This record gives sequence, structure tokens and C-alpha cells, in this order.
Amino acid sequence: MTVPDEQLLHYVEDFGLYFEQFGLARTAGRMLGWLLVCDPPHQTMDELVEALQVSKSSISTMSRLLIHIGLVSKVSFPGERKDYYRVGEYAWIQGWETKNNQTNQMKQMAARGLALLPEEATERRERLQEMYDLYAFLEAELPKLTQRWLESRQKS
Amino acid sequence: MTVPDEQLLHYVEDFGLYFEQFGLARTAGRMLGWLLVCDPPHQTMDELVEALQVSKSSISTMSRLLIHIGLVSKVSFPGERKDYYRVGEYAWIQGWETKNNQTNQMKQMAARGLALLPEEATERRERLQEMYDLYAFLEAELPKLTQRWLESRQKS
DNA sequence: CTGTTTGTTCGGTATTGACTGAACAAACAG
DNA sequence: CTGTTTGTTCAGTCAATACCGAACAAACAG
Repeated sequence: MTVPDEQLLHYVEDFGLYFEQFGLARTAGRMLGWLLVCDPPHQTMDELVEALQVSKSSISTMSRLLIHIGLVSKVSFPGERKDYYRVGEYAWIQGWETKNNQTNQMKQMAARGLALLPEEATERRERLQEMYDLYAFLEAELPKLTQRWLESRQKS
Repeated sequence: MTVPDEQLLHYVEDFGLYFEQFGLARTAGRMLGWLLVCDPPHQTMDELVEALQVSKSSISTMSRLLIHIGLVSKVSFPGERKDYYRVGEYAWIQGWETKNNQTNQMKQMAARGLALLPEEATERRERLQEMYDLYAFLEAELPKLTQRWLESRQKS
């Protein structure tokens, strides 16, 4: 990108705003958005600072975060001192898997509640039981979906 | 509940903390947690204020929110002036469905990006295409899962 | 060893938003 | 009409945190 594309930058901003909904810092969302559309796909810290107009320290912190949650990868090249960042190869399925772990946590949350209620209070247990059953179902089924997706990709 | 159960209150607090992760206000999470374990299942504003030690205004605001997103229902009784709140009958499947809508938004986000990139930049489009494909897949498959769940419940 | 390049860490600031209390509105009872 | 009960709205406060700039550390080049 020699001349920064107005529309692309606006898109990247929206990306940041959208991911803010999920508790991700806006800058992290911006980074992810930029790394999805930039040319070339790998970018240095300085390039990100320039493109997104944020501080070096933000990029440093957010790249560490994004790498930790599996959305971004660090890349290096022989003879190059700089680090490069790009969207992780398995970024999206990784993000999806992270979400799936939440179903397990929800199930556990329900179980904890049930353990606190007396056995005989059946009517009172129904609400938590309903919660437990749904998330147990999802916990069993979602990995199958992921599996199907991965297999369908492998063939092509 | 005549005597407030120490363990239950602690559980409710954890519930609030957990749902904070998803961008829900802590008080909303507390409310939901309390409504899951309270006896009876329907509670007035005053009871919620007493149990959760929060202000009336918070309950007012948060109950409106929780009703809006389908997790809580308002209940009334003949001859009673007070409103009662309880966890919605379809609370969890509703919450799950809300999550599923996000897959559609993610797909759209990818589509918007693709529309900004030139047709011939195939290598550059790959990243967004990958994102698009996964969320299109999920958008198609998740409703089937929901359907299966609802059907399995109907029989019992 | 001296410079520079590259990246991290940390203290301070500014913004956001959750929560409260008080004022207000609406519905009802006597 | 006057009181009370019930719930909402709004201005103000407080805490959390995203972000920045500057100081720092580490690796390398000359």
C-alpha cells in the first residue's frame, strides 16, 4: 500500500469497533482488520503504527495479546531484524474453538449451582438443569461441527 | 429464602463476574444468577434489591436489558401491583441464538472487506475468503443444531 | 566500545460506563 | 382530593482500562 486507501482505513476502523463488542481492545481489532487486508500480508510494528495511527506501545501490547489468543502469528525473515505480524493461519477456527470452550464453562456454572441446591428441591432445580442440559448438548455437538469443517477443508 | 444462604450469594457473585466477560453488566449477571436459584422463581424489584444489595435504579435498568435480550421475563399476578421477574422459559436457547447471529455479522464483515479488494488480487483475498467461508459454514449449520435440540426437548 | 535499531515496560492521563440517590411520573387506595 | 406504592429517568460519582510517551533493555553494526 503506497497510498493509504480511504475506504480500507474506514473498514479497519469498523473492524475495531465491531470487535470491541467482544471485549477486545479497539486497537487489537484494528490490528486484526488491517492484517486482513494489507499488502503484503505481513507487517512490521512501524508499518502498523503508521497505518493505524496508534502508539508503538499499543502495538506491542496488543500483538502479544493477539498472538496469545491465536489470532495473529509472528513471522521473521533471514537477515531481517524486524519482527513481522500476520493473521494466524488457523485464526478463525481458533477463535471459534475459544468460543466453544465457553459452553464447557457454562455447563460447569450450572453444575456448581445444582450442587448448592438440595436434591429434593426438584422444582427449584429445573432452571439450572435446563441450562446444564443445553450446554452439555452443545459441548458434545460443537466439536463434531469443527471436525466436519476441518475435513472439508483438507480435501480441497 | 428466609435466611440468605452464604454459599448461594457467593455463587451469584461469581455468576455476575463470569457474565461480565461477555460484556454484560455485573449487576445483570448477578440478577440472572439469583433468578436461577431463588425461591420462589419469581422475584420483585425489592426482593432483588435486598438480595443483591444494589440500587433500585440498577434493577430497573438491568431488568429492562435482560428482558430485551430475552433472558428474563416479567410476570404479574391478579390483585398484585408489583411486577415480578423470572428467568425466561427459553432463556438459554435464546442466548445461544443471539450468539449465532454473530456468525452472520462476521460473514458480512468479511464480505464487506472482499468488496473493497480488487478481483484480481487473489492472494490478498485469501485471508478474508477463509474468514467468510468458515462463518458461512457455521451460519448454515448452527440453526440445524438448534433445531435438533428443540426437537429432542419436545418429545420428553 | 559507541551508535543505532528494535521492542518492552511503566507511570500518567483521559475516556468510558456501571452504579447510586434523588427527583419525577403513574397508578392506585382511602 | 390526598397519601402511598411502584417503577423510571437523570445528573453526578467512582472505578476500570485503553492509550500514550518516555524511559529502559537487548541485540546488533560499525
